[in-house]
Amino acid sequence: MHTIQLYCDPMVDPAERRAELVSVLLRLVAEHGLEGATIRALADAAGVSIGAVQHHFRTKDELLLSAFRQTGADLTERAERIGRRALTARAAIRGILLELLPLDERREAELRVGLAFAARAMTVPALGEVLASDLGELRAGLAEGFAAAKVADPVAAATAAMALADGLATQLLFAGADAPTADEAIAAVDRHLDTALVGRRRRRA
Amino acid sequence: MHTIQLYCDPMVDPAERRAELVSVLLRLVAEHGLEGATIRALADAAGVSIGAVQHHFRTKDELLLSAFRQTGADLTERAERIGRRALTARAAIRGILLELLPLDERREAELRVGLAFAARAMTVPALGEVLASDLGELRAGLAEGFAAAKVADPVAAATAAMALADGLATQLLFAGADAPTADEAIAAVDRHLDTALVGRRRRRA
DNA sequence: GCGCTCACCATACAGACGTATGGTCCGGCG
DNA sequence: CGCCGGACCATACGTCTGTATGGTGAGCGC
Repeated sequence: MHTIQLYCDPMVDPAERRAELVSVLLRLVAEHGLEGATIRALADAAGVSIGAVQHHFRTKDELLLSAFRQTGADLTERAERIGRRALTARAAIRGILLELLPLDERREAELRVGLAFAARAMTVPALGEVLASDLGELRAGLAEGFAAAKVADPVAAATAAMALADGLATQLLFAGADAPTADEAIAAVDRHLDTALVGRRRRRA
Repeated sequence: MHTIQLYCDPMVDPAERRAELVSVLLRLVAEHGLEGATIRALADAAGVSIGAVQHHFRTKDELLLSAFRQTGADLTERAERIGRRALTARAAIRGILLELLPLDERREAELRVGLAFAARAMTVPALGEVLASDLGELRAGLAEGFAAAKVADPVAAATAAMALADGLATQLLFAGADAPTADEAIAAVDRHLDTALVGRRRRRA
């Protein structure tokens, strides 16, 4: 199992190497869960040796933390771009919410990775903090949209909207008996936005 | 580490023993995740030997499957009881939805177990099927309530409602920055029911 | 009393895991 | 030219995992 090594390949700087390893790792997690994301499997899939992985990430915890941060950063960045490019507040919110649904392979993979990390985050405080802050950023992004749409309580609206999308995502991921189709999930999001984005009427407590 | 054994204890029949082991296992999963749920840890926590666990569950997969089925059955049973006892359709739906939120220690533990199993269910088809059918039963129970409330599309309403509760649960579980409090989550559920349970107006496609 | 079975035990085993160690090869600096 | 550090390698180590194996004592039918 000797690996051909391109010594001091000038094309690859350390940060890029780390990013590549993280990206391969995330693919492994998406396919086989965190159980399948061993250092050996990562080395194999990336075509490098165990030592190479160790060289770039001192411990596995550091590796996992980097990978998890990466997913959060990716999602946040995409949400911001969607928010910036959208023509209306509703389109921005809708775009961000649909990003949470497994509507194509990429989004499904990200969802699987997210779920795997969420499970781990329950027992690893460091990951829990990252997840909490990721959720916070997502909520903030959505709240911005709801605020632009002049909704009375933008944060509450964002909380509810992302909760709905998140829950729909798990139902799509584990489709069974009369589980919703992708179109029905999108319709559910649209229906929610219909009621959430009209001038919110005041109700009695 | 010799364990005192009560030979042929007449109080304990095999099924009861299995149930007890499953219950101890679920506590382990809730506390330490599936990574902490090893056969040795289970044997220790239950005060029996490794062999005893093996005697009641041939493999670990069988053990995990039993445990997972147990959680699903528990939730379904509770949902049904809540549905039966509720005075109004709205109360039934609300009660089931609140059962999905981590409002006390028991419900938080069940949620942690559910999340851990969901992550595993992504890579283990047998668990995935159980999860899918559990989600289906939950949806059916809720749909019954929505049907009783004369909602136009009970299944869609159930899908959306459980999605919302599920998403709120994860936000409560990983509370961060401006995450919702338990009260706010309940308020979000109530708000959702307010709009979901009024005579649904027809919208254009 | 004698097997039989059931429930349970202690221990052993092979494999996989994360990590540590020592080496090799390269570009670049003095 | 010598050497130094970075990138990478092969391998070894100890631990932990699920599982297999053989044994032991209690109750019970005969």
